Amino acid sequence: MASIIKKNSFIQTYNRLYERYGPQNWWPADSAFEIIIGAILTQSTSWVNAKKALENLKSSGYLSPHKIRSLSHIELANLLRPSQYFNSKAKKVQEFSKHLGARHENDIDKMLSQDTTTLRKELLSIYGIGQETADDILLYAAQKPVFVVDSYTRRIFARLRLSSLSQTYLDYQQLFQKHLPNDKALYNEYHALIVRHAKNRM
DNA sequence: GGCCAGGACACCA
DNA sequence: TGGTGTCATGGC
Repeated sequence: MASIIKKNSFIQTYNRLYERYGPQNWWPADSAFEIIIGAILTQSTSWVNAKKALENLKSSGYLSPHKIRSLSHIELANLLRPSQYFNSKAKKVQEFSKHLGARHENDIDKMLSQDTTTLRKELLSIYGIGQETADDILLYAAQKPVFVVDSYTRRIFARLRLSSLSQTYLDYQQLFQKHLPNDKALYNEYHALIVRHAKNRM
């Protein structure tokens, strides 16, 4: 009985957010590679600033794995400067590009077509990709039904008393996936709506 | 002038 | 395993 109530609460919360904000159309990008680089650049950074760094890469013609590998650390860091922590992010973007070349011959589709468990494990082994960024990539670039948990999700659902802030990332993810249909379109919209709602409250 | 954004990692106890 | 420091731009 309690489980049914909880299940309804997760769906009702989604419906309320959707009614208020409408579709969010995530992830804004022209390619899977752009989604992945964007996911790294927006770590702990507003999308507005991450987008500026992404535009620097695009407008200068460097938004591809082999072009990124051709840049020195300083050159890449300068392009990524608006995204905050630009030295760290230059290393992360460089490491992902190297991995894609060494492991998958720059074939992003080949990489993303692996099964969810294998791909998640591989992503987590790359420097700069943690659980949230890995799940962003799984959901938005690889189109896998994986729920993305971020700090907003933890705060909002703890406040609704549907979870506890002390739960781990995977606890949260399992909680959502247990109480929601296994639907990638739903997961896509839900995470985007949570971010939209969090920004609206500030 | 201070705070905080669509986190991850290194280091320590 | 959990807590804390570090990274270091730009808008409000």
